[in-house]
Amino acid sequence: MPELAEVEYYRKQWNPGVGCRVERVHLHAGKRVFRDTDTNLLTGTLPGKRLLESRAHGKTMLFIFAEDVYLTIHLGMAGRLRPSVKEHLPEKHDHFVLYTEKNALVFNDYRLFGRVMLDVGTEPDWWRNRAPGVLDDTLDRAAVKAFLARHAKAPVKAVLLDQTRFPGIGNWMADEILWRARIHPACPSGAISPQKVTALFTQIKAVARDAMEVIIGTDWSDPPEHWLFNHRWRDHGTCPDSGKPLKRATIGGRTTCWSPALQRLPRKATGCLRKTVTQ
DNA sequence: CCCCATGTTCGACA
DNA sequence: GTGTCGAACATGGG
Repeated sequence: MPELAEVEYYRKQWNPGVGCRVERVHLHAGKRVFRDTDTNLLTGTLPGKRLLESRAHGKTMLFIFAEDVYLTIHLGMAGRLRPSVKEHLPEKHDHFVLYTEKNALVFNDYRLFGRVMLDVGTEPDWWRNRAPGVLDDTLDRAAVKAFLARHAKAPVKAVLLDQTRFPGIGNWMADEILWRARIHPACPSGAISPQKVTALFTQIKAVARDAMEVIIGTDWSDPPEHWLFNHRWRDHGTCPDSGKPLKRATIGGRTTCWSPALQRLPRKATGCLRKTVTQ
């Protein structure tokens, strides 16, 4: 599930542990989520450390502990964080659990595409070198325009998924953005008109902001019915704006949904559509 | 059995 | 260097 706003939601799930000291660590050593990590470092370092705060950047979270201990968690495709009671009994896919003096902080990931990493002494490189977030003012129209120009031949859908420039944007957000901006997902980035670049920029910000409000505003709620989100996986889905049929195809390596009635390919840019999965 | 999945990475290739 | 594509990772649901 996790894209920008969902990651933020999950990050906050561990807030009950902020200020608490870790007493012990439960983990499933050898699981893929630890592929870049020495699990002995986790079990050896974290006990006794107090969780001070957490941050998120794009789809990656940083949990900051006392004495310069930094825990990085990426949720991959199916990862989740949740708080639990101090007596929490780990379930099958609870691959990483921090037991604090007050509660348990659980990382669950049945598909194991997630990642848990630890840095001691210095902040992790990914955090120190992070690009502007999609909601940062420094990611302005000019930055978006320049990035599109640099990837002029690539379909705009693929470019939006580039985490180095648009951290946190995932498959559904990219489709939502392009649908709102009325841009065909297969359109080469360099073939987008200046007006559409402006629309794209505006909708990147708007979708990110709206997602933050809707998804983490209260607890968790799916976006409202007038978003593309709710229609994209329904068979014979209907565009909530035009009432016309939605289309699905693989673009940029991912299943993509769009409204052909509203999102058209510039006539210059034909031949940019590959395999049509569903009408 | 088949296909699919809100992610990332890597190798092969044009 | 740019870009595309398919496969791989591991698991579960339809």
